[in-house]
Amino acid sequence: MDRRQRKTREAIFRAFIEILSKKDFNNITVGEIIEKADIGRATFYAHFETKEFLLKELCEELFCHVFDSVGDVHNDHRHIFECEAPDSVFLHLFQHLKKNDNNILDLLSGHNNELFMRYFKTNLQKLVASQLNMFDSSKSKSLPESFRINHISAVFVETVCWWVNNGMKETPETITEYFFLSV
Amino acid sequence: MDRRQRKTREAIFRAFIEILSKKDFNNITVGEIIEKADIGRATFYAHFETKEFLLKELCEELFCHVFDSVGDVHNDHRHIFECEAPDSVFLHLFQHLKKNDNNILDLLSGHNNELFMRYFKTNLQKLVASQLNMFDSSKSKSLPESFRINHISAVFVETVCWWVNNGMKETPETITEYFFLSV
DNA sequence: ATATAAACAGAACAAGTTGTTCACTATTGA
DNA sequence: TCAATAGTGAACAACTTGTTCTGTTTATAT
Repeated sequence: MDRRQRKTREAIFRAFIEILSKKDFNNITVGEIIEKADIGRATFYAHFETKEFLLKELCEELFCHVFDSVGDVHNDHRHIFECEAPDSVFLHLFQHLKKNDNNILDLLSGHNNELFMRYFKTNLQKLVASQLNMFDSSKSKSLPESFRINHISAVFVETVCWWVNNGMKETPETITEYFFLSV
Repeated sequence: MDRRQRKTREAIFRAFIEILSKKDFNNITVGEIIEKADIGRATFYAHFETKEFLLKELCEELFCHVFDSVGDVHNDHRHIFECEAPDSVFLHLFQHLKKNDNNILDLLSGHNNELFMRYFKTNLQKLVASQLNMFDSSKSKSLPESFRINHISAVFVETVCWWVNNGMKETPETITEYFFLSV
């Protein structure tokens, strides 16, 4: 990719993230973004069709990153995915979040957390579906599969929400324990 | 309240609900609402400061109604609130939803369900806090109280979501069972 | 029944936003 | 070096918002 394109794209993302951490998505204008990114109006629209597409691409960059890192683990040691395995996929996700690459935490807390958590949950469903056996219990046997997949994904996202909004005081290991106790 | 005011207010709500069931909230314009409600522009703004306030008042009407009905039960037979009690507050809520007063189901499914579910969850937290003893178990003892309140509220809302989005085939009793098995 | 106050109609308005276009300039990379 | 590509900045039409105005209709208290 052309260096100019890359720089412009990054400037837009940087500006967008900064504004998102302070302001509701729906009240953000393209004017604000291009001013903070210091680019021309036409340039913005050459990169992104609308504000909404910008958000979508941001989400994809963020969560592809998170889920790709899970993919690696998945391929490396497939055999350790058993219930309560200390280095489970889910612990891995919590650890990854704590590292706060891409300032993802600024986005997961603050005004727009629901926006990102919804996106997060959608991506999570596939992962949970593939790991469903991890959560088998006598209780869960009588519940429909689609119910359980939705339930587990939702509880994970809510656990992340609670963790982030309470200052992330707990270790990833403790939060993983909370998650498995809840699910 | 003046009959004219009441009729106008109802016309606005009716139009708003109808549009909400077909379209994302953020893409709805005041112009559409007043056209469908068949009222003047100035009249709309005499009733509601903005579109967002209209949404807020709609939510309040809907959920006050739901939670008030719980309040009645709460006052009538406070003693039956024990785990798995067949006529628990939560069964009551599921039953109330199934009745579909105010066409609440049109809103809880469709494009804008997250909007309403979020509002629902917020209102639910107080109720859950007061009913927390219902959910005590050996597992839950080690979890922080604020975590548990958030968790239980979230699971309830997600259960409603799943139920509504899957055509509400299950009886309120079955869904209550799902809920208590999950939480 | 009628006077008075309140609500509504509807048009016009300024201010702000969106997404596009165009002529021009700057940068890239072969 | 030079052609291709990317960015600039201003101007634009179309739309949306929230306000203000004048004139009309409706409710209600006496």
